[in-house]
Amino acid sequence: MNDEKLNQINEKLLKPYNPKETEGRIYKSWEESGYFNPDKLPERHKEPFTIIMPPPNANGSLHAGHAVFVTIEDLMIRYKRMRGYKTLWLPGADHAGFETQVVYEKKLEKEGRSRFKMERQEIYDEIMAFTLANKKHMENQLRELGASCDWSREKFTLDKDIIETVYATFKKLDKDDLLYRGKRIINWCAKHQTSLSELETNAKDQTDKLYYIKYGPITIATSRPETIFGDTAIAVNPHDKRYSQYIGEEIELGKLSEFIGKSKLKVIADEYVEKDFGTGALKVTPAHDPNDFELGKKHNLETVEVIDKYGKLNEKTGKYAGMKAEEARKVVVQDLEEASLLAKMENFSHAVKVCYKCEKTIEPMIMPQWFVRITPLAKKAIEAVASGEIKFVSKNFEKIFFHWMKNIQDWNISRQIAWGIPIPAKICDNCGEGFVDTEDVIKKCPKCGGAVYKDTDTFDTWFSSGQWPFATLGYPDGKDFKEFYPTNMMETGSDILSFWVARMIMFGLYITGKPPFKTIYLHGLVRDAEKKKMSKSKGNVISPIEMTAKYGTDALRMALIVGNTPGSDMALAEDKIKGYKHFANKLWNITRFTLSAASNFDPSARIDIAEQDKATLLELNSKIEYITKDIEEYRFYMAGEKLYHYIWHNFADIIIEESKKRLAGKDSQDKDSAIWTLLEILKKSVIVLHPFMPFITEEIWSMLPNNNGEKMLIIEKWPNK
RNA sequence: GGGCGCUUAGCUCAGUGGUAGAGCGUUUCGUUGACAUCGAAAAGGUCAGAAGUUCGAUCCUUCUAGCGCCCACCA
Repeated sequence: MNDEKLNQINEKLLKPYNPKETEGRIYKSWEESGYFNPDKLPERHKEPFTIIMPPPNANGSLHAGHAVFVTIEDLMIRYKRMRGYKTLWLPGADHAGFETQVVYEKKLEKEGRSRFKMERQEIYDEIMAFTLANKKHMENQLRELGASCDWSREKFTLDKDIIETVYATFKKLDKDDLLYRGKRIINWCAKHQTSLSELETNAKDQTDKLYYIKYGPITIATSRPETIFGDTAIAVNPHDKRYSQYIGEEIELGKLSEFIGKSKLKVIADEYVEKDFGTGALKVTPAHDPNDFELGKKHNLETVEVIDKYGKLNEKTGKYAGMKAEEARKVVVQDLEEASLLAKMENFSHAVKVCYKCEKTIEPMIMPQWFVRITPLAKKAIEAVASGEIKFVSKNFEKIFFHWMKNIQDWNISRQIAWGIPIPAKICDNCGEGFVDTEDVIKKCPKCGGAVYKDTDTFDTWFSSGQWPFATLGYPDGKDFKEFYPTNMMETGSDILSFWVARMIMFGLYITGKPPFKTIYLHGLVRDAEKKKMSKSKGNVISPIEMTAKYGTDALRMALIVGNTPGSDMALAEDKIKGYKHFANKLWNITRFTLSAASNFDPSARIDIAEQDKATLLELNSKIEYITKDIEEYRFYMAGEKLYHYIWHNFADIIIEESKKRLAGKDSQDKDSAIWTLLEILKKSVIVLHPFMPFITEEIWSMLPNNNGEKMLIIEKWPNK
């Protein structure tokens, strides 16, 4: 090392560790080295190790959850890279269909605009510009967090080749009879004007009124009197003696006829009806209730739609037409009461489906939509997990996964929003049939010859992101697909197990015949110090980018690793991050001490190692062995804590303290041995700590006299022991 | 309603069939040379409750209580 460089190092070490000055420079040097790209790694890196990054939504800043996945995945990638694997961490960005559209609609609202007054293309273009700007922003934030991913392979969910893959899958599903366009009852959000999958609705407990209404001789109980105009039957339990005389008959409705617009209703019997609830009799409104819809199908009932897509009563309801459902309910009840048709009213609590975004009540509606028959795909996914082909790091997620997969229902994949991948299909104007048309060749309805128009719906975002692992790698012919698929690890939040992970498994197996990944690591939610959910409205959000600026990325990363066990939620307090900033500084001072002790020391000289030092190194090696085992077995929280403890309380508190006497002593052989040992421990500590705290370790590495010819730490070999 | 978990030091959490661990916090002491973003020391737990298996249970089994999450079509 020349004098100039030594002087630089000394000057740098005299000040406390400065992450701000260091991190950008180090990240740039990594990018320039090319080592993020598996193809540019040195010769020894042969066996692939692949993680496909869960693409963050390109609609805002990164939050603490993103920081967790970056930290854990980067840790695994850096560890495997040092172990000599040909590591690929493929980054991406998600257009996030409905999610982004909702974010953008809020922005429009603030500006006093509305998407319903805009042309389709206009809103699409605006959201595209918004998303691309955010995407760039998001990529820079990933860099700030130290993500050692291969930017040259980055993918966006709206890239042309991704869309082609998605279309090919759509076509294959159609060909295999796993796709249908069905007029089924779907979850409709009147605010967002789109249908939603089962997963995109939440159940909300609430107390409502249960109304008892006289349908001629039978009194029924209902929570939705405003839909009586759509009633096409009354249902009772077949074993209910109270009503057995009416089963199969049409009963006279008396005064109620004026409301319903018909004088009689058929009474059907079905086991679904609970004898003990309400009066044991219910009105059947197949067009506006999922259960009634099923009953209607089973008993061949007519469906009468009385609520439109804005949630208002339609022309079939006479004087109530144009009223919102909730408003109409009050008026109808009042009118029923005046007509002495309301037997009684009582409170009852039940679960209501609401939109997971706006929490408005879901309006069940009958609409033609594209559905995937998912059960056959689910079956294969269950087998892959049951056989151990795909493993969960936390076994309990396996149980949750099975439970969900065994109860899975057909999947509505069409959304009535502009932002997303357009569904490549034609719809007949005349008969309403839909036809998959990825090549855009259908000009007339193949069924009735009627005119067709292009489907205006877009795909559920999870339909496309469910194909992410093989789509990003260039299925079916891409070089990367052949080399890196199946990938090794899927690491993501446990909250999207069913949204995303399950779908990737199903599609991966269906399209490629192989599971998309071998191991699944799910992390929990990051909560605040009181274990409360972070939310902007509560003001308890910890922004990773702010933390990085304040305490350094390495400190943030350590705080996110230690105490974070796979699958359970973690608490994150700012003080914890601060604590690891202190740790970074401690390591910095250890370096200062060691290097100043070694300033006139030639590490390549032959040295007789003292027995005491041999024992110390043996202990270090054994520690590293345990830490390596922890990492291999995904106990990162444990490995991080052990490293912290070793470096601070063994290396600094004991080894360095005890070395002081020897360094001041006159036995030069013993002194050399002590210095050599300090350097050796520092070197190994920095290597093993690198996946956790990449920036400071790379920086220290560059200053070590024993750094193996100044190669970068990022590709340094992991110690064997 | 069904499923999956959790309950260990003030807080956040590890952990093991053989008389309990970490980090943070608290208290006391310590500052002339790596570091006050520091060092030394200390206090603090009948491991939710009950029963069972065992020579022995915080750990295995059952029950009870509280909490959390996921799923779900009693209107």
